[in-house]
Amino acid sequence: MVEADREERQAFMNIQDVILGILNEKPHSGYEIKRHFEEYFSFFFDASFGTIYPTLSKMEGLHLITKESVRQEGKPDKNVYTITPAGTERFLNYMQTPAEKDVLRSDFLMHTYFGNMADEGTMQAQLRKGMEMKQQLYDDLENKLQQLRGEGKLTPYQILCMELGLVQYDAFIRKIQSVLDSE
Amino acid sequence: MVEADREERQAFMNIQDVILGILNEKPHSGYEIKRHFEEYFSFFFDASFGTIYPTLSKMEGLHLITKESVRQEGKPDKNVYTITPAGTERFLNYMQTPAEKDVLRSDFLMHTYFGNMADEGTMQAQLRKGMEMKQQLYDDLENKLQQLRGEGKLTPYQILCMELGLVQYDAFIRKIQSVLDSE
DNA sequence: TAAAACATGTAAGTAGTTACATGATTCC
DNA sequence: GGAATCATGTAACTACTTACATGTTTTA
Repeated sequence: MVEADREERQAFMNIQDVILGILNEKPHSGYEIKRHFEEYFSFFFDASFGTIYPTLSKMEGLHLITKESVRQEGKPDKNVYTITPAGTERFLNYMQTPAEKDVLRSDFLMHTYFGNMADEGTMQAQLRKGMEMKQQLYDDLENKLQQLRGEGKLTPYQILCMELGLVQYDAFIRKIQSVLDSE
Repeated sequence: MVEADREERQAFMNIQDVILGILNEKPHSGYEIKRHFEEYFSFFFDASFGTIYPTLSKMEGLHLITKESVRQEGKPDKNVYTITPAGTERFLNYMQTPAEKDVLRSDFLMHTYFGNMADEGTMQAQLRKGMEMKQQLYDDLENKLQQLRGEGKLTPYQILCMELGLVQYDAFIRKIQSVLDSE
């Protein structure tokens, strides 16, 4: 066990472990990490620059990653971070830990739950809107999956991840649709 | 528009609106509100006593609810809160607002996403564990639905809410099962 | 007599966002 | 010239949890 592990308490699905996973594939800048979040797993994780940049500084101090300034043509300089052996060790340890319980916060389900206290027209509109939003998420995720898969950029595990998102969206949409149809 | 509305900025799925929804049905104490959270919508919302009690004090100050101390036999006194007309007005306004985007945080999907960086045995175990956990959630939610439905305690909207949870769990479980079977 | 359930509340700390601040370069 | 993209970072704030503090009553 290396030094870094003793200096840190573990929190729920620490953003540090997520960053280590991305850097374990190849070096990235903070900006690129944010784009990776948006591109690949916005449907089950996200973080802002206000979290990412301070976290990267902290992780450098813990010797989990190293920073290198890279000059670019036609773009500002960027700080590219590379994972250290201690970082890889911690990441592989994370992969062995049991996954924490998923956390869902749904304003749509909250509105639905109290549906009997609103008028029927309002609730019909809410249900239709909720379904359309999920349909949009489904379409976006499916397009992304097709595109990235075509480019050979995805591992079987990444494909499974996206497909799990798709089947859940699909089940949700069908259920709402069946309720709307029966009225 | 009443005074209270101007004193407060709206945040994502404010716990205040959730409490107003519960109190709009009938008066509750803070302790009972927490139990309601656990009993009826733990799968898409939760809050601790450390959030509930200060929020109730704040809402009393905003005249959205009123407090009454109630003596009980064989139990400590409790503070029972009742919604005011201003509170009902705000709640009905909430019901009309468009639902915010759902937020999911999944440590299971994060582990899965990086699956190619761990060994196959670890990942098999992670997938099996994730499926079992979802199966447990499915069973618990189904039992709760059957029980409460039998007691005639649920509105059609509350039933829909729980069924939406069930169909999503089911889709997830089937997908993982199909992957585990094909190996 | 100890644990569990009932009941309320506060203090300290964690995790995270939004807004601000700065600045280069490209595209329209 | 203004918006969009690239790029980094900080400060103020919000929301929330955990742990602590206190106490009663019931059940095993």
